[in-house]
Amino acid sequence: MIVVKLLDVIQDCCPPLLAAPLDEEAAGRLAEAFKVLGDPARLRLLSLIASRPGREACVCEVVEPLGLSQPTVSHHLKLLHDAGLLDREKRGTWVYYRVVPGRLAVLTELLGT
Amino acid sequence: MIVVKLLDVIQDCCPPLLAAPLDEEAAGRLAEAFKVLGDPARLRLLSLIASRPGREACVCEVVEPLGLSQPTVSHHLKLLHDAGLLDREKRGTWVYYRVVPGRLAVLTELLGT
DNA sequence: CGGACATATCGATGCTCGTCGATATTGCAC
DNA sequence: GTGCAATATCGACGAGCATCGATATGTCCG
Repeated sequence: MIVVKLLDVIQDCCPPLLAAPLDEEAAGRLAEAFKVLGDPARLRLLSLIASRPGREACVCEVVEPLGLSQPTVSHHLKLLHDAGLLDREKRGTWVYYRVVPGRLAVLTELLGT
Repeated sequence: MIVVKLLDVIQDCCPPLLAAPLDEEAAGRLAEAFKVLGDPARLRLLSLIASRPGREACVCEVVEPLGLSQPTVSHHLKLLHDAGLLDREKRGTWVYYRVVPGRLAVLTELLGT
């Protein structure tokens, strides 16, 4: 099953924000992406995982530092994964999430220099 | 009265997202900024204004293209202005909003390359 | 002054979403 | 198989917010 991530769609469909008026569809997709970043818990998750060896961490390693319940952390990780910002790999009982290199650059380019 | 804009604070306080774990305060501020961008109407406002001569527009020029009520548009413009993304200048009865150059770059740099 | 117009503010409403506890699911170890 | 540990899903609750109509504020013009 191939799942197209939000950031992949954005990469192919959206012009630079300040270059031309966005149509409703492009604006909606872009807004979705920024909404993913618009939560403190998710930003901390990203930066927390990025600072680990291999830019990866299993769920149990980030629950306590975040100070949120395990279901809530799992929820945020899912959103980050669905957006295409985190890779997900199962290793036995553990699930490791890894920062996908260069995915944030998709947004960077749309924001301009 | 000097008002410090959200993006100015972020510029001075926040490390690159993927460089080190964000503390709660920095994460909160950054999330606030992305929340401003996390709405289709505000993204369309930004791109709409940016594509006008002088990168500016008065409120009455953007209400109709957006398809939202005047109070709602005014509300979104206020949020963009409070964040530091739009300048506000009153000319008689009209109020012109202008894209502040380089403000989006504050976020760009925090997202990394 | 008084009316017309542009914009902002207010109050209300409905929806989205972050959060949690409870529970289901999966995989390992004994 | 049975029990335990890690993770995901579910249902519910509450806060936040986008939106609107009504109204206030401010400005120009005659």
